[in-house]
Amino acid sequence: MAERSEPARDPEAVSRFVEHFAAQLVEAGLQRMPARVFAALLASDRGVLTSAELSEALKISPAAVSGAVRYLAQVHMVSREREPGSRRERYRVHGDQWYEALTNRETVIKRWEDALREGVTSLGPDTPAGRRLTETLAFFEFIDREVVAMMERWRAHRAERFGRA
Amino acid sequence: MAERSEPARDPEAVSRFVEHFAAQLVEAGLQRMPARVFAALLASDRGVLTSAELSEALKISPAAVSGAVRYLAQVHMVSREREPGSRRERYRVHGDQWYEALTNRETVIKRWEDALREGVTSLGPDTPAGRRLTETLAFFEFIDREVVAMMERWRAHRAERFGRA
DNA sequence: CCTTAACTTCACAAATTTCTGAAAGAAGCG
DNA sequence: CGCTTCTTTCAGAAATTTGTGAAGTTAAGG
Repeated sequence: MAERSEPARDPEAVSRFVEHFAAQLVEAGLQRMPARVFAALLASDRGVLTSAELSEALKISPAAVSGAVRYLAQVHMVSREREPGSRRERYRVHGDQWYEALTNRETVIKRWEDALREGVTSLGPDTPAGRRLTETLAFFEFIDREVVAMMERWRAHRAERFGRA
Repeated sequence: MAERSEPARDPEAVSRFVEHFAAQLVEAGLQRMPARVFAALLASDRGVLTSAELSEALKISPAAVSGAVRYLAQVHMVSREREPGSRRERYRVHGDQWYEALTNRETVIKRWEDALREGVTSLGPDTPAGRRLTETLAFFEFIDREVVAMMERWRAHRAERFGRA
């Protein structure tokens, strides 16, 4: 038998990590299945798993995998790719996963900003409440700008430490 | 009748804003009642409302107010104060609300980091999965540091624009 | 084209969450 | 101290969410 270059994986240790990390994500507001699927991908060797592998590893139905993956793709936390010459779909976490996720969170903040602007207008900019909303809006606008710069710094930091673009 | 210095509030406009903004917060993962209570406080003149006022404005039972406020206080999005010489409790959003909320989110990230460190150890730092987890961990550690600096910049920015410490 | 493997959609059963009314618990005020 | 007012806790009804099996859809491979 050919020698494997990487240590063997302990499925139980993997599962323990997956469930533990997923639980933290759930606590932060992510739904259960998306959280588990995402954690499983994160803990996989290549960062890629097929639907069948996820179904097997997490003991959930293909339908559940489908739903979880649809959600994760929508918020750009995984990408889906078709294995060439096969009906198998593969789901991948990429290196930019968190960048993407944060960028997506930004669009959430945009909607908050819209709601706040509407509030300022309808309550009146010169009312006490209007002023509070204005300040809140200013905070989010500030964050928007800062996060862009921050992510650029992260890319530089990562390139230096992990040596890729 | 003495003249009021502030424009009168249109309860319907307030309610529209409250429900709309709360809906955005819910979509971002907050529970419904905490979201509505928070939005109501944000849209109030003084940033302070009593339990009874919240109950009345949102058409929910005192029990629901109690539960929502307990949660919001726990994550530092409102503070509770006792009106001196009364059994009435007052709930307040302060200017530091978002700072506090973000700081709190940081403690969530700390738990993610713990889970990741555990994963790196149990999967092995030299496995492909271990390396991916290590990079993810590095990202969060980076964010931790950056957010602290960012919030300092916000305080300066706010002081300049809104003129308070 | 037809077959078949793989994913998705849909309706529903189960589990969970949410909110309420009622009872219990604090705390001011007489 | 006990009365009264407000808040919290608790058990349960109602609504929502979640995950499944089964049928439906898509596309590869003969």
